[in-house]
Formats: sequence, structure tokens, C-alpha cells
Amino acid sequence: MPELPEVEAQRRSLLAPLIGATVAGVDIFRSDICDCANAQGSLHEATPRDLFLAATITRIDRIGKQMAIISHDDRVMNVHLGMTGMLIALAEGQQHHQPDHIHLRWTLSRNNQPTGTLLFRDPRRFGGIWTFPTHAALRQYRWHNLGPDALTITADQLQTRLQNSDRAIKAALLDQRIIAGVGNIYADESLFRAGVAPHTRCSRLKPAQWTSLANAITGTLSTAIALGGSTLSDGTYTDSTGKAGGFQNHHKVYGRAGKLCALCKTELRTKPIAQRTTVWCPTCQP
DNA sequence: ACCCGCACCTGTAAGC
DNA sequence: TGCTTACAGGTGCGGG
Repeated sequence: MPELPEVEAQRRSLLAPLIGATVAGVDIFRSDICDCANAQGSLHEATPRDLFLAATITRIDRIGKQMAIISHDDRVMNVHLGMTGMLIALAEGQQHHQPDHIHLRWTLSRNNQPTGTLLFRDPRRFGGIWTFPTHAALRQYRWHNLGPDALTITADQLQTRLQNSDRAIKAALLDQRIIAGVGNIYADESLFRAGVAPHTRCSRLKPAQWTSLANAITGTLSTAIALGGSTLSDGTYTDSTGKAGGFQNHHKVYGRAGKLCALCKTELRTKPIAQRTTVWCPTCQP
């Protein structure tokens, strides 16, 4: 489900309910979706304290598709949504309409008055929560392999990392060590916008194409964020308050295999690249 | 050191 | 109506 724009939409929608709130209670329904590390990086069974009991939330960070909720005492919860993960913020007394697959529940308060709850729901359980006692430990043990954030990627960064690689450009864009935040939807949409065929070997890209690609990635992601991300026809993705995104109405290639290109009316082609369904326009992306 | 292919889960939709 | 199959926004690992 969520790529960078959807994670960013979740992050922004969580600021109002979470910043300044204190965690009054933690209910752990499935501890196996949590990896809890100490300052040296070794793991132990999840405790309420790992999961922010008595923490006051001061910040929510994001790099790529990774989110980090940060406490006043530097404890960190790194949330990764996988394919179907969601954080759901509920006002006091409000119920969620999908009670299944809820793995964690936090009860929140301000000035000792209850203000609502936060749920982590993830049917497929590809997502999870990684906790650390400090922000430094998160960066050292979990975020050290992430490439630069896709929202601010530059042509130089892409070219330096990939110009000697023979992989298909699409496979490289999906690699979070190269660039953090692009997934299957935004890889295809960005390649279309850049006019680059997804199977092009990285080493064959010309300098001008690295520039188009960097501009296409940042432009596509910015537009998608402004529209609240992509909510596909199954309707599973929303922000933390239940609001759907709007960028699905602007997809030019993703989900449009066999249909006509919006620009040139050529039939869009599809084939798997890096084990992911890939769609492109053979005319606009030669 | 790289890159591919598959495994990990559940839900939904399409096909027979 | 069912049963079976394919596919879905993402990673992480083993093996070549």
C-alpha cells in the first residue's frame, strides 16, 4: 500500500492528535509485529515501556517509507506500514469500523484527560514497529542502509549511485538503499513523466535523463502528497483520520495496462520487472 | 559484491 | 454457488 506520499499523508494527519499527547496505556495484541532493541541493538520481548508508556510525543519524522514517532525522553518507535499497515487515530469514544487485525492500541491523554486512541492495523503483517531507547540507535541499527529521501533526490545523487550499474532503472528505483520512498506506483509514474523506459539499463542513461528523472520523481511525489497520496480501488489506504487520497485519479500508467496512453494514445505495455507489474508507454518512453 | 527469485501473510476478484 | 488461482502499495533472505 503505502509509498512515500501515503506515509507522509499519514505522518501529517498524525501531528494534531499525537504531538504533545501522553501515552496513558499500551495494549499489545500481537507482540510478534514488534522488534524492540536496547542501546546495543539486541532484541527483547516487547514491553509497554518500549511502546511508549508514559511518553509524551514531541516529533514525528519520516525518511522514505519509514516513520519515527519520538518521545520527550528520546525513545523512538519506527513504524513501517508494509503493504497493508495503517495507523488510525480515533477521538475519545470513537470506534473503528474494522475491528480485525488490530495489533497494537495506545490510549492518549492531555493534562490527565483522555483524548483518544491510536491503533496499528495490518492485515498482511508485512509491516511492523521497531523500537529503540534513543534516536541515535534507530539511525545506527535500522536506518543506516537507507538512501537519500526521494522527495529531495537530485540528478547528481541518482547518477553517482547508478551510472555504473547494469540493472534496469525501475529495479534500482525500488531499491531503498539507492533512494528511499519510491515503490511500484511512483516508480512507474515517475518513469513515464521522465520519458524513460523502465527496462533501460542504468549505465545507458544520458546526463539529461538523470535530470529529467530526478525532476520527475520529486514532481510526482510532491503532487501526490498535495493530493493525500493514492487510494486504490480496494479503498484500503486512507490517512490516519480515514480520509482517502486523490492521486489515483492522476495515474498515467499504473493500473492502466492495455489502455491508451493519455498523451499519445499508444496502447500501454506491461511486463514484470524486478518481480513487480510494470506498465509503460512504448512511444513516450522509448 | 551484486542481482534475482522466492518467501512472508491475508483479502479480493476473476475464472472455471 | 463454490472451489481454485492470480494478484496486490513491501521487504529480507538465500543462493547463484
